[in-house]
Formats: sequence, C-alpha cells, structure tokens
Amino acid sequence: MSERRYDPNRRQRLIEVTLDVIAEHGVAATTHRKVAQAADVPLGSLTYHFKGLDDLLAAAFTKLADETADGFEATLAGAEGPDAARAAVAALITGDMLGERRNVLLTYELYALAARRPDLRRVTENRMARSRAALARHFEPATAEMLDALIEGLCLHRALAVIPMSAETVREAVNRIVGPL
Amino acid sequence: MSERRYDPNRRQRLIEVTLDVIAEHGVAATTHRKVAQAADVPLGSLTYHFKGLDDLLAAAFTKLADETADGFEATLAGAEGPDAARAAVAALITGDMLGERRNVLLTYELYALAARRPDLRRVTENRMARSRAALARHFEPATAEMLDALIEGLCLHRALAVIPMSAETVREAVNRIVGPL
DNA sequence: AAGCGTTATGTACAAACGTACACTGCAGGG
DNA sequence: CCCTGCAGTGTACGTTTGTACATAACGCTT
Repeated sequence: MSERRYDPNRRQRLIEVTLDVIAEHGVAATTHRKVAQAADVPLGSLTYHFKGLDDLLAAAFTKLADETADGFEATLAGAEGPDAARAAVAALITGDMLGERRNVLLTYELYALAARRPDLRRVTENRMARSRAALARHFEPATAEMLDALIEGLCLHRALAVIPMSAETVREAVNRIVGPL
Repeated sequence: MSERRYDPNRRQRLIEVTLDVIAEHGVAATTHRKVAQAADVPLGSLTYHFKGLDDLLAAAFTKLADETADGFEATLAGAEGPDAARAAVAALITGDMLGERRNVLLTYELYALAARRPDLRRVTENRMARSRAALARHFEPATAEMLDALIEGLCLHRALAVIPMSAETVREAVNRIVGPL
C-alpha cells in the first residue's frame, strides 16, 4: 500500500472540501470521486466517514447553515441601540459572510435540495428561525419578518447582478423598512 | 416498430415536461430517461430534438424565465397610477406566477445552475433587466432596485417558511419601500 | 406507385457513478 | 514479542448515465 496519512479530524476537512466542490461544480456534479480528489484522500475514505453521498451533503449543508447563522447572530448581537442595529443589518448584506458570492450560491443549492429532503428542510427552517430571532431582539416582529426577507433578496441580487447594488442603496432600503428613527 | 405518434410541437411539450421533472426531482436528478418517461416518448426523441442534456435544460429554463418575466410585465403594465402599482407589486408576490411555490423552486434551480453556465447567466440577467425596467415605469430607479430585491426575498420566504408571511405584511413591506403616498 | 428526404425510433456502448468488502498497517495490552 | 481489534485503504461490481447511430416509418413529389 502506498502511504498512509496522519490526518486527524479528516471528517471535518472532508465536509469543508465538499462545500468547495459544491460551490465550484454544483450539487448535481458533486461526486465521491471529486471530493476525494479535491481533499487528496482515497475514495474509500468517503464511504468510511459518511454513510453515503446524501449523508455527506447533509453534513456539508448543515455546517454552512450553522456558520452563516452564527455570523448573523454575532453581527446583530454586537449592535447596541437601534442605530447600530440598522448598520449591522446593512453590514450583513454587504459583508463577507452572508453577502459573499460563494455563500449565496451555496445557499441556493441548499434551498433547491431542501425542497425535496425533509432532513435538509429542517436545517433551513432552523436557520430561518435563528435569523428571525436575532432580528427580533432589535425590531418589532413584523419588521423583523420583512427585514429577513429583504436581506435574502438583497444578498441574492448583489451576488447575481452585473452591477451590484451600492452599499448606500442597501442602507437606504434597510432604513425604509425599519422606518424613521 | 411499435407505434408512431402524431405529435406536432413535441419539442415544446418536452420543454414543459422537463420543467415538471426538474420541479419534482431537481436538476441533479433530471435525466433524459426521466423526461422521456414523463412525456411518454422514446428515449431517442430527446437526443433528436435537443443537442444534449445541457441544451434541454437551457431551453426549459429560458421558457421559465420568459414566462415569469411576461407575467411580471403584464401585471405591472395593467396598473395605472401609483396606488395601483403598489397593489400590483403585492399581487406579484402573493399571486400564482412568481409566488407559486413551484416557480420559486424552479427559479432557485435556475440560479444555482446559472452561476456556472454563461448561457444561463444571460437568461437570468435578461429576466432581471426586464423586471427592473417594468418597475422603473412606476417608481424611481433606486426604489425600483430595492423593490426588485424585496420581491425576490419575499417570494423565497413565502415559499420556504413554515408559516408564510401574510398578504397584509407583504403590502406593508411594499409600502415602506415605496414610501408615503 | 415508386423513389426520396425528413422525421422519428430502438438499441447498443463506453464512461462514470455509488457502494460493498476484503484487505492492510498500526497501536496497545498481554 | 506476539496477538488482537480498529482505523483506513484499494479494488471490483452492478447500475445508471449521456449519446451515437443504424434503422424504420412517414409525407411529398414525380
């Protein structure tokens, strides 16, 4: 046998690499072999660490959802007062967690897959509940609901548009939803 | 040979069936054979009418984008005056063209695919340009931009949320973006 | 009716896939 | 030092995939 790697928490690394592969090729073209090659591990390593391809995808998307929800909560938790809360929401959209093109694309892949898989459906529902709750600490329930949707729409448009919406317009949109100070 | 069908514009019907298959199984699991079975045509019929699977998907998503853009324009074109324009925007979101769960899911599949395919990228860009232009006939440019993103976000949330946002809240969100009458 | 180009079909094939499984190297206790 | 159990690997197999292609039926002109 060729060489044997000492590679603790390889499982965790495989999950991260899987997200990279999905971001580059899409769920449709994500295979055991592509992930194995990208992570530089033998093919058998994947079936050893994960029950199957579905299991691998579920682990990857769960990590994505958890991390983006963490970033969402952290940004909003750091804001004190209504003024800072508005700035935090705008920062979420233009920032490099939710707003990052890679993460936006991955999120669509997740939504598309979650539509047909109950386990992933729960992942998206949990993520939505967390973002909603984080917003509700600063805004009224109805406003939080609208903001949640606005954030999603703005992230999508900034990731897809040829000329992304300016940060200034993003701030203005948030202000209009939240209302006058 | 068994039986031969008289089936004019089969090509068109195949495109429609393809959208159904994508909606049910996702792009990742859409194959020549599934579409052929769903449309009740022989396998060879697909390679006859379309250059390949990519071509078929492109045709299907182009049809989706065109139809939703048509609906978008038609609804907004029928509105006269700012008041009607607001109602039209709300109707788009809660209506059965953009707002329909099936179409929302298909649109995510499209976005996910378009991220990696220039031809489909142009399809989404064209659709966005049309919706933006339709909004710009009733609202200021910056407001149209915000509304466009809001519509997208609200459609997504209504399709994915366990308890979809009420039509009342949708109207309120639109009003806040557009501003006081 | 006979020929002919277009439309349409069934089949065959190579490539790529997920996954099972026999196997190998390593660590730790006896 | 040997043995045993587990972590990790390579390969092989059956299935499904996209697509090419030889063939067949049809419509139309002659």
